[in-house]
Amino acid sequence: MASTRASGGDKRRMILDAAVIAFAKRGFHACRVSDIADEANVAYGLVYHYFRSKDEVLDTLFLDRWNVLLSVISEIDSQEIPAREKLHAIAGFIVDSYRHDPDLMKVIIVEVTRAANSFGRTHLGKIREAYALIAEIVAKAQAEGAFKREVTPEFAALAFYGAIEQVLTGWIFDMLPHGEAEFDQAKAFIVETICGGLEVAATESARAV
Amino acid sequence: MASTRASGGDKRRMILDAAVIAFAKRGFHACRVSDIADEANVAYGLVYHYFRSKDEVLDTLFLDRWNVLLSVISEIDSQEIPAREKLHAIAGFIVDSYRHDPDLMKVIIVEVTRAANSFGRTHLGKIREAYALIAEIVAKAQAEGAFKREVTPEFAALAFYGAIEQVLTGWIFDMLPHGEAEFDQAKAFIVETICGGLEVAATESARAV
DNA sequence: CATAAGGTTGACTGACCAGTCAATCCGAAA
DNA sequence: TTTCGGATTGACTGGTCAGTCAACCTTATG
Repeated sequence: MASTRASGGDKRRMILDAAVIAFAKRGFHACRVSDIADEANVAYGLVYHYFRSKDEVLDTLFLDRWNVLLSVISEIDSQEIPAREKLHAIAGFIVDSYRHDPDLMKVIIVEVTRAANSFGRTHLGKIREAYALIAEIVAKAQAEGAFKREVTPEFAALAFYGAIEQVLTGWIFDMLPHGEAEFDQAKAFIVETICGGLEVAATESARAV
Repeated sequence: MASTRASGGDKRRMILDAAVIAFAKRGFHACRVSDIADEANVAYGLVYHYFRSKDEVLDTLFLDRWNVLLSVISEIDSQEIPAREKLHAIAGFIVDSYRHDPDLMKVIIVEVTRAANSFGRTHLGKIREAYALIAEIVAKAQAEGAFKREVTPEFAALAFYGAIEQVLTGWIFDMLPHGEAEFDQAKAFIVETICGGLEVAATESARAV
């Protein structure tokens, strides 16, 4: 009954899309609700018809996307492939998410994931779930003997995710060159750094048990 | 002439120390200038006697500490030690900074370094300097043959610094256990992950040139 | 002791903006 | 056509806070 009305759910979507642009442009705090409404070509009050508050708009943007990420990671983990390829697939998904919608990823990273103090606090649990899934991949690889045991899985997950986020942040703030070539290169670099390490394979690596 | 007056420059220091506590507790945006004044046991207006604005207080906290970091990195780089030890020393300095004054590091990371959108934008240049110094260490190690050439120095620097910051963030938001043991362990983990990699030293690593 | 200069005080102002709400619009069903 | 209910509008309110400023205090020096 609602979907037949052309403008029904459409406006909600328009507001979300406009919020992505507005938040990306000015940042969540500096962005006024009227900026969102203007960007969506919609009256101020309509934002409050679809969302309880400005916060809820950001909540929605984050949760919709993060839930996709979580299910993608689970799906990747269930495949019968080496751990390195699993990590490559995860890095690939995140990098492609940025390639496909840089503004949305900018908002999620800058305003939620990296803003655990102000806003992301609410979502710490969700964010943790991602770390936990990645840690599990590492733990399994260690059990199979593919990964070393010197670093705990929880820690490895942090380092892996941290490296990805830092690269995206580099793109977001123009500290790193953009471009199709860089995107695929980044996936390979992240995995190579975390899995293979920076050092040349040295013979004295045998000194470790 | 100013330092003989016991309360002269003291108050400025008291305000900065109070700001660290206030910013750490409530976050920069949620923290009112009156919170800083209360925490410092000082009148509201005095904050504006020593600082032009609320922003300048945070600026000062960040720049004072970041400049120390930059000179420490330069100093470490000038030593004649292997790249892995240089990176260990850098990670060690940052971890020890957190151990010594967790609130200050929380403010710097959460409100500046990881808030490149709202506040850190002003300091992007300074932040970049740190990346550049680390990248140089990696580049030298590659030239000497100690590090592989598969990953660019700029990228390696990003991954290294990103891993450190992610670990501190884990501590800041209680996603990771604290404690003296964890601090030293973290230094080793970071360096081991980035330099040595997660994978066991495999024989087929010879397939790379 | 008088005076000047800078340190210190906190009430006040002006701007800003999230969220409310009463009025209006519009499509569908009777 | 009428009526109903959800969609849409945007002026308005209430509260919050950064920053100002005129008055007051403290110390040093002649």
